[in-house]
This record gives sequence, structure tokens and C-alpha cells, in this order.
Amino acid sequence: MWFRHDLRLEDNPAWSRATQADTVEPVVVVEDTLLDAAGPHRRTRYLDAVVDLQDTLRANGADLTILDGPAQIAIPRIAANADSIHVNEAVGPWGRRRDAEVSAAVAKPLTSEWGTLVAEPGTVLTGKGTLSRVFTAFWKVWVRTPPPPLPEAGSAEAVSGGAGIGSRAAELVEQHRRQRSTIASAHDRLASWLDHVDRYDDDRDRPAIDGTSQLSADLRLGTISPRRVLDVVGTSTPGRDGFVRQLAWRDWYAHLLLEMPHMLSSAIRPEYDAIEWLDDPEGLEAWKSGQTGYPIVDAGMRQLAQTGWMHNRVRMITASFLVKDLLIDWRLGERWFRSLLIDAEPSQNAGNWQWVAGTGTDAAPYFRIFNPVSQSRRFDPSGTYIRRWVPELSALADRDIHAPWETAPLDLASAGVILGDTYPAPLVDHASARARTLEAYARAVKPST
DNA sequence: TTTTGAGTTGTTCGA
DNA sequence: GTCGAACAACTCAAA
Repeated sequence: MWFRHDLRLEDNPAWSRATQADTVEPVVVVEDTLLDAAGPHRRTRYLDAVVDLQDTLRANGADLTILDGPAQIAIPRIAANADSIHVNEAVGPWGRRRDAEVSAAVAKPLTSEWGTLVAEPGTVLTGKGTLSRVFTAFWKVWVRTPPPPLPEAGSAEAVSGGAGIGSRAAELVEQHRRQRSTIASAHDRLASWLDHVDRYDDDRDRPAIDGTSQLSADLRLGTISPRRVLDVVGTSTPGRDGFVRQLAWRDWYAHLLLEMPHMLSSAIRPEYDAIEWLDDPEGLEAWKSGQTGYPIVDAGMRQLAQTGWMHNRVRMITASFLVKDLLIDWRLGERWFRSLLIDAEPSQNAGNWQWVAGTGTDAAPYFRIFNPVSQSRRFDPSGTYIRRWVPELSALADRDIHAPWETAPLDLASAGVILGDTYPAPLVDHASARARTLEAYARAVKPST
């Protein structure tokens, strides 16, 4: 059993199937190349999850074999004589190519399941038998399609594992064990989420409030299954329905990526690849470091850099700012998010970036451009979120903190804010940036004008 | 085949 | 301050 982004025993269809054999060896391959590309938070979170899996197996009298990558070498070496190799199938092109290479090396197909998703690809289709390009149509089918039954729990008696002691990866995990603090389990997070989910409709867009599930990294690493989350939450209230809808988005983007591997690197609507993005390294750097002069944008970018996570509403605002205000290629923002987010997953990240950029499958009119100040006033009215991440503005009044460049000089001075010194002046004027972007998009769609 | 209705998350302007 | 309409035209799904 080769665990990848399904680092759990419970509700894991591949594990359930693997443990029907007389013996099964649980294996994780730690890929240096991926660890190096991950920011510190994701790296930590991943190693925590591997330790958790190992602990769980040990509590069941088994162990986990931890191998150094690349998997194309490690798996054939350890599993050349295995009757079968069990995995939950990968969604992204990199993982799928890797799996194909492993399969070729052992001269047998991998035995695969879809334990990372609620709905198996190919099971949620339009009347014509195609995958919908519109979310709502996908959702209508998804929500009335019974999910596959929960798999049987795997038998702990059958497992072995623990080879690979002395690998660099095993050392790394062991070091981590000593350093890590107590980890709240994914199931604790899910249980406490049930106390909040009925308010999801009201609270989800308020970044100062703890109104989201915080389950994104668990779902990414597979420490909890989306199938289980769906079962536990249900759709009985507007809040629950809205939250479960997000699981459907997750499935939808995964299904889309399987059909369109190129959506990671080019516009789903190809005409938008003609947009003439600005080459603006300084603007990009200001955005990355949270120094754009737009407080809500800077707050989000600093939350991301410092914690590896950003509130969903603020992800939209900061992404929109990069694309629509700075007119910088969405792919550069996608790459930055992907390197830092603890929940970074290519299908979700690229799908959502394309949604914001308006280059994707959605129906959003391209003139729907977020105004970072309006968004800030609407969703962080008291400035609590901004003050948390942009402390140099914390003494500004609620009404002033969203747009310090519009604040009266006396009020700025008494708050200790010197624009261009203690806090940047705004990088662009939103109104003119908006007009510039509308023109650039129009040019791309109608090259003649 | 044609038609119809709708499309995650918005902004702005004028009544 | 509130509210509704306009903001392009197009694509997609379903009738």
C-alpha cells in the first residue's frame, strides 16, 4: 500500500482493499524535490501527517516503511515481487506520469481507487454524458448522486512494514517527531467545525472570524476523507449545504484537471492566453511581501507568508488584485500560492486562479473586478483582520484603515502612519488599473480593436 | 435543430 | 441611504 495524499487508515478505499491480502506493507515515499519546493508550513504539516500515519499504524501493531524518492526507483525496488500495489489515484499530470512510470517498471498496473475525492471522475455527468463546464450544472448532478459506500476498515492484523529504516526520509520523519508539538487530529477539527457550520453562510466571508472549517490541509494530505466530511456534515441547513457545495467544487476542479491537464499552465479559454500581461517584477515583489499599500491585500499576503494559510475571501481579493489591478499573469500568482499554502493542490489552485482571472470555465463577466477597498469595508468592516496582520496601521480608525491614502493628514499623523515610510503608498490607482485591465482583456478577445 | 435560460463570491450609477 | 438596473456578449446545458 503506497500512501500519497491519503495519509489515513480510516475511510481509505485503497487501504481497505490492500488489507484484504494476507500481508500488506504500508509505504510512504518522501520526495525531496517536492519537500524542497514546499514552504516551511506545508513541509511541517506534511511531515506531521506522515508521523501521524506511522503512529496510527504502530498503535495497530504495524509500522510504516518510509523511503527516499524518487518513487519511480523506490517503489519498484521494494515492490517488485508484490502481488499488487495499491494506491489512491492521482489527479495531476505529474503524479499520473509518475504512476505510469512505476507501473511500467514493475510490469503491472497499479490497483487504484479514488479515495481523495467524494465522487469518482466520470460519475457526475451532464445529460449528454460529458463533464459540465458550468459549476451549477455539475453541482445539481453531484448533490443527488449517491456517493460510493464507505469502505470497510482495514484489518490491522495483516500489516507489516517498517523496512527502509535508515533512509534519509525516515531520519527526517524521526527528527520531526521530536520537534513537533501536539497536533490536533483532523477529526477533532471536523467535530469542532460542526459547532460552526450552521453559521457558515453568514461567517464564511468574514476573515476576522473563525468561520471556515480549517480542513483544507487535512483534505489535501488525506488525513481526513472528503467522503467522511460529507457524511458527517450533510446538507440539512443552508450553512451545511453551502459548505458541502465547496466539496463539490473540489471534485469538479479535480475532474476538470483529469480532462484538461493543460489548465495548470494555460487558460482554459485559450483566447485569454493572448492577454498582454505586464512584466512588473517590482509589483510582483510588493504583492508577495504584502507591501502594495492596499491594507486588505497586504494583510492577506502576510497571513499567507507567516502561516501558510489565507482566508478564502482574502484569497480572492489578493488574487484579483494581482491580476486585475497589477495586470500580472495569473500563473505567477498561482505559483506563489502553490509554494506557500499548506493546502496547495494544483487542480484547486489553478482552477480557482483561473476563476479569479476570468480565464476559466466560469461565467463571471470579465468586468466583475473586485474593488479592494469595497471588499475590505464590506467583509472586514471593523478592520480587525487588517490590524492583526498589518499592525503599523492598527491605530487608524475603522473608517480610515481600509484606504489610508484617503485619510486626513492629521488622522494619519495621530495614528503614527507616514505613507511611503511606515506604510507604502498605494501601488496603483484602482480606478485606472481597472480601466487598463478591461482594455487588455478586450484586446485579447478582439485582437482587431 | 433551435431556443431558452442561466451563469459562486461584483461595482457603479442614478433614481 | 437604499434599491434596481446596467455592465457585453457568450457559452453551456437542457428543454
